[in-house]
Amino acid sequence: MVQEEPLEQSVGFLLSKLGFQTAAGFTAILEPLGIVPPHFAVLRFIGGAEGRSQQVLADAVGVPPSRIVAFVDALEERGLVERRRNPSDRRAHALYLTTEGRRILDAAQALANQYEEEVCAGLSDGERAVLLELLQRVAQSHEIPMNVHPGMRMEGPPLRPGATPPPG
Amino acid sequence: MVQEEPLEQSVGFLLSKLGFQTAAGFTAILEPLGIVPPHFAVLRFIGGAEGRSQQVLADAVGVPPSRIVAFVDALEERGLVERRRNPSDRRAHALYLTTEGRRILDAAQALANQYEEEVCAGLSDGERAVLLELLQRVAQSHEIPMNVHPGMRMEGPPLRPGATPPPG
DNA sequence: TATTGTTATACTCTATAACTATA
DNA sequence: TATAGTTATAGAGTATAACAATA
Repeated sequence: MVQEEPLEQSVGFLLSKLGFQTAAGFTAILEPLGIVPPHFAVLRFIGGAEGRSQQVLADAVGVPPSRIVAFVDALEERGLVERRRNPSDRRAHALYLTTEGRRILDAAQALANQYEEEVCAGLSDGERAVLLELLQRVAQSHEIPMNVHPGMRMEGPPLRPGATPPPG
Repeated sequence: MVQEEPLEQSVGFLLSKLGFQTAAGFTAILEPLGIVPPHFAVLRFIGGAEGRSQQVLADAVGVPPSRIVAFVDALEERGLVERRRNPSDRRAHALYLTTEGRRILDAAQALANQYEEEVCAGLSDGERAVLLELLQRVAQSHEIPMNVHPGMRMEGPPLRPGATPPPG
């Protein structure tokens, strides 16, 4: 007879459930800015170093180039991002933020910081630090690429058996 | 100037990311049984108390009745679940597990327990208990219905401002 | 008239692969 | 011949609402 724990006693279930809710909440909090989380990821990428190509962006966030097109299209139509021709390789588009794009990126980052406080509202500062460290440990123990959200790369490695912890 | 933390320093980002990966990993681990997580939820519900209707199931897991039909169809075709007519209300279907359905439910529960170990493999027993408690606290601080996964009820309350903690 | 279950429909999201223009 | 970007297409998953049988 297999033991049936209540679901709320399971780290895996809680991670999955809270992950969905956190993602949904973050989507909601960004809504007044007229962007969704993948747009935020794209803005962050461009803001981190302007002039890079869509290919590099696609590799960085782990989505197919065909999806990048739609994201950049939307941001360009809203005047947040510019595609400029790269003189040394005219196949590639160099990506830049507009002034408005920088403003929206900053606003989105402020909302993200605010949302982080809301998510952690039930915890003391010490508990919050402990939770952060434990979550980092869980992530690290499964050799997951940093700074990439699997919602942007569903083909990525799931949290699965066979994920050998990095040596050392 | 808004401060830009690395994403891995954010509880919200880590919850969202680990939640996606955990859900994907659990889907993968169930695959040999030929079921997906919502099927597991349905089997658990029926196994918990047989004879209840699809309506009650729909309310319990928080999905529209039209989706329940497809889930129960699939499980019935595989011979894991039976629909029986309820003599006292012939509109309703009373749901039962077959012997094979019970067997698959037990096997799935065993895999779920095993997966829980894998997710927590990088933690000591003490750390694991602390993580569980902190995740429960985060969930509780946002008055989230227990035992329901938002992946089954996307219309449900996201982790958002306005989610007043329960009084007391 | 209301409710259980079912079906039909329409919408969103996505990956794949074909295509173009440059290299 | 290969690569950056784009477009076309087809598939999966979903909610909504119309529907049939029963109450």
